[in-house]
Amino acid sequence: MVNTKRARARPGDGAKLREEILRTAERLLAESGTEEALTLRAVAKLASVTTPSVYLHFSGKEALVEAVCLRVWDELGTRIRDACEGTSDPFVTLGQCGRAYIHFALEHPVQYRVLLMRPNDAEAIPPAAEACFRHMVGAVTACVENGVLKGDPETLALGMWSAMHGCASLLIAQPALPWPDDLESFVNHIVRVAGFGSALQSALPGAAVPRSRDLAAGMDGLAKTMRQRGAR
Amino acid sequence: MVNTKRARARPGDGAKLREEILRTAERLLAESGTEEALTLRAVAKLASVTTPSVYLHFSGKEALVEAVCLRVWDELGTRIRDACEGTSDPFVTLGQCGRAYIHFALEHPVQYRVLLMRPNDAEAIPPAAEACFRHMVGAVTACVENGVLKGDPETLALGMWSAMHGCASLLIAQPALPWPDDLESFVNHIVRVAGFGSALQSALPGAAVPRSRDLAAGMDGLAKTMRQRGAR
DNA sequence: TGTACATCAGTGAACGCGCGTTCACTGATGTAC
DNA sequence: TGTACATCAGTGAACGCGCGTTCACTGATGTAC
Repeated sequence: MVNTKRARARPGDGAKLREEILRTAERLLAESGTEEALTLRAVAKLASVTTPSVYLHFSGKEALVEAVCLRVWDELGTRIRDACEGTSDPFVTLGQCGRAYIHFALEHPVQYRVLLMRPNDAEAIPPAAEACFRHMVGAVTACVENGVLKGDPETLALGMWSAMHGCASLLIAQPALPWPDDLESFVNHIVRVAGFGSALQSALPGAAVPRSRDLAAGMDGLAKTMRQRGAR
Repeated sequence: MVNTKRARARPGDGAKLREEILRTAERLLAESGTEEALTLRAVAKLASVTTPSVYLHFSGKEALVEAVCLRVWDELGTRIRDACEGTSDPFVTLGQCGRAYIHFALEHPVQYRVLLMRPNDAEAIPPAAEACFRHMVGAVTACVENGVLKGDPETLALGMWSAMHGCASLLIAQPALPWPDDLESFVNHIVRVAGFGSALQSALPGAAVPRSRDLAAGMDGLAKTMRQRGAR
C-alpha cells in the first residue's frame, strides 16, 4: 500500500478524486481482508489525500460504503448476466447462474460480506441489486416456461438465491467447518441440489413428504430413465 | 433496561456474577437488535456493575463474546436434537432438523448473526458447534442407511446446513428482498428443495445435467408414481 | 501583455466520542486467637 | 464474647486509541479587464 504524492486536480476535474477514492476503497477491502479496515482515514491515506478531502465527494462514511456497494452489485450483475448467455437449455443456464454467483462471492469475499452479510435495514434494495435478482428471476422464468420448474418465479428465484448465498456465505464466514478438499465439486453439488430440488418440489408442491422408501425407489427409477434417455 | 442496585456477592459466590454477566449480554443482544450494542460498558451497566468488574470473570471482551456464543450453540444444538426425536422416517426427520434450525435462527437473529455471520478465523469450531453439526450428520446418515440419500454424509450434511443457513441468514440480513408474505411456507419450500435435491443428486451423482425436457418429464412421472404410492 | 480577482480542490489542526483496558483503592465478610 | 486481620468481590478514576466529523485556511488555476 504505497502512497505517492498526488497532483491536485485542475478546476473542473475535481470529480476525478471521487473515482479514485472509490477504487482505493475497493482495493483497501480486497487487500486488508476485513471490512473493519474500511475507514475514512485509511482510504484517504491510501489515496494520498487528507481525510477531510473525502467529504468533498461523499457526504460521509455511509455514503462512501453505499457507493462501494453499488459498484460490487454492478460487477455481480454483470457476472450473472454473462453466465446466462450462450447456453440453450434453461435448466443448465440456471445452474450456470448459480455457479457464477458463488464464484464471484468466493473471489471477492470481503466485498460479498459488505454487500450481503452486513445488517441492512434499508426499506428497499438498490436498483443494482434488483437487477441481479431480475437476472435470477429471468433464468428461473425460462425454466418455468420450459416446464422443468413450476410455481412463482420470484419465490423459486429466492430459493435459488438463498441456496447459493448459503454456500458462499458459510464458506466465507466459517472456513473452519469440515469442508471437502475439492471445493469446486462441492459448489457443483450445491448448485445441483438446489436445481434438482426446485424441479422435484415443482412436481410435488405442497404434498406430504413421501415415505423414504418410496422416494428412494422413485429416485432410482428416475435415474435409470435419465440414463437411458441421455444414452439415446 | 433497568439497572437496580446489586448486592455484593459473598466470598465464594463471586462466580455468580459471571453467570449474571452472560445472561445480561444475551439480553442486551436480544433487546438492542444489533451486535454492536454488545460492549463491555453496556453489559456492565445493564448488570448494575462497574466495567472493570467484568474482568474479574472474563479475560477481556473477546472471551465474553466467545462465552455468549457457546451458550447459543448449546441452545441451537438442543433444538436440533429435539427435532430429531419422535419421528420414524429419516427423511422426514432430516426436514424437521432443517426447519428447527431455521426457526431458531429467525427467533434469535442477533445471536445467530454473532454465531455464524461474524468473521471467524479460528482454526477449529467450538465443541458445541461440532455437536450441532454431528446432529445434522446423524440425521443424514439415517437417510443414507435408509437408501434415500447416497454419498458422503458429511458432505451431504454440509449441503443441508448451507441451504438452511442461506435461507436464515438472507432473511436476517436482507429483509428488504421481496420475500413471500407467508414465511412459514417459504421455509418449508427451502427445506423441501434441499431434501428433494439431495435425494435426486444422490441418484444422479456426477452425471451430466439431464436435458430440461427429459428432467421435466421424469419429474412428472415421478410425481404420478408418488401420488399413487401415497394413496395406497 | 500584465495584473487583480474569483473559483475551487485540497489542507492542517482540532473537536468530541465511546471504546477496551489498567491500577490503586475500598469495604464488607468470614476467621483466628 | 471481643478484636485484629486476611481475603476477595467490586469500585472509581484515568489511560490511550482510532474513529467520524468540522472549520478556518491555503494556494494553484483560469478569467475579466
